[in-house]
Amino acid sequence: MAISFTEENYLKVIHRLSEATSEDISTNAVAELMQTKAASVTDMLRKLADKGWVNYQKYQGVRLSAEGEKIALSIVRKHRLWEVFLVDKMGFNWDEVHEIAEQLEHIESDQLVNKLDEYLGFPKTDPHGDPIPSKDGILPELAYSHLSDIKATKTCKLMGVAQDSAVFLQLLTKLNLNLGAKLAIKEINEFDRSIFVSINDAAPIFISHDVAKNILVKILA
Amino acid sequence: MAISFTEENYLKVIHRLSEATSEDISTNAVAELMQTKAASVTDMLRKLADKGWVNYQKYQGVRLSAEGEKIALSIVRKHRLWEVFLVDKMGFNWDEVHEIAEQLEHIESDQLVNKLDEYLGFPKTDPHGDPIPSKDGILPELAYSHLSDIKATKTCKLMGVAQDSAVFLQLLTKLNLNLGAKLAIKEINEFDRSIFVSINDAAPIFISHDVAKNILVKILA
DNA sequence: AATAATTTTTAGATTAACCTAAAAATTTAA
DNA sequence: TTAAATTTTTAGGTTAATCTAAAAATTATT
Repeated sequence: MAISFTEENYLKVIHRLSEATSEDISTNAVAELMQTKAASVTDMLRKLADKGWVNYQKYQGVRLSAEGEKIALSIVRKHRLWEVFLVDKMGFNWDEVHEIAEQLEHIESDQLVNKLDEYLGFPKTDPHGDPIPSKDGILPELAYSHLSDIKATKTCKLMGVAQDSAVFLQLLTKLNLNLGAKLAIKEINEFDRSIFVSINDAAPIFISHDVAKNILVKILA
Repeated sequence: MAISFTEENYLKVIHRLSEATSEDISTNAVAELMQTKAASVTDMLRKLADKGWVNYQKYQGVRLSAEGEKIALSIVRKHRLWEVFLVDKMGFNWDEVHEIAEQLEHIESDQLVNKLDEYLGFPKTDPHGDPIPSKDGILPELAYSHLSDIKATKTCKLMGVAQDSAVFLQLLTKLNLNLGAKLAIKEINEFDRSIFVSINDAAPIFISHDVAKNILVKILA
């Protein structure tokens, strides 16, 4: 069945919200991410339900159907593969690719996506450490921890970020916090939950709790 | 000023029609290429004129303004660069890329286009032999001849095609008529204007006038 | 449990891009 | 040069996606 860019974006947003919870997704939550009004969302949810892509009962929230999930994953796959292309082949920085990938994710051609995947060497993750769904719609669970949840004196490795905004990524770059960076937590301040941390064995610096919340790590020791 | 995909497609179509003539372009001609009705075209032409991208007087036809020309050329540039990408990097055949490039040409990012250009080695033409407009909107005139206009016993080289349809390009491929192929015209039949021609020194075969009309060649001898 | 606050939906409009049918202008041809 | 044919425009509607304002349902609070 034909699908519009807008419908694709709604499915993508519902998918993203569903990753964080097992509850049904509220109209308002969708409205916020779609940068639109709740009334518009209600209209669209009824339409998506008619098409069989979501399960929706009014006032009860929404969740993706199996088919909706499949569509959402194919968009995520395209988005992340294009991000790899933009960074690895076009030479963009990781903070520059999100907006462009938002456009490229709507290009319709299974053949192209799979050739691109091959051309890029079947990458497992995008430039922000997010896993790339496979051709048949399987998205590997990564299960990394948020830096803000790690106890003091632990050492860990930066595996991904929980936010793609340019300002956030630029800050990380400035702090030398790239994918793969080694983080040795020296101390956590009770007052503001800021973290005193050594990056790649350099002299320790302070990182705010807000930043730490959005950094995903694997614990090394 | 913001521009929609539809508006971009109208400008592209008007540009294409303008290449073939110095006259103003008729509403019907635009309607045919846009696969829509004349009434819809009238609406859109008024809108494009309001935005300053075309000069349009009702009943007098339309032509691109300087600014409209600039936009159209940037779309053509993107379309052709993406076609090169699809053939050279993704391994598509020349008859498979038009539809995908129709989508990719609307991706908005000057930075991406210029990086892509560089990545592809600043190609001069697309996989069909069409010239690629430069960053500053200069489209080199190629001035090749139509095979149908060449006299018998001349030899020439296939430099491009005047049509991108998959069926046409697949036929050429089947006949071994690729970019750069050598064509030795043995005879032209008065009856149906079909051409008896040797391709790359192989045994001569017949080519219909309809096919010959859409083949662009450079005369060698 | 009743009321207040919040969330969600409905009702009624708006805009972009399209449509059909009819009217008006232009072009062609007798 | 007038009538016929064609082209183009206007008038009035449709659909997708949005909006605001008001009504209805749900959730939270006393």
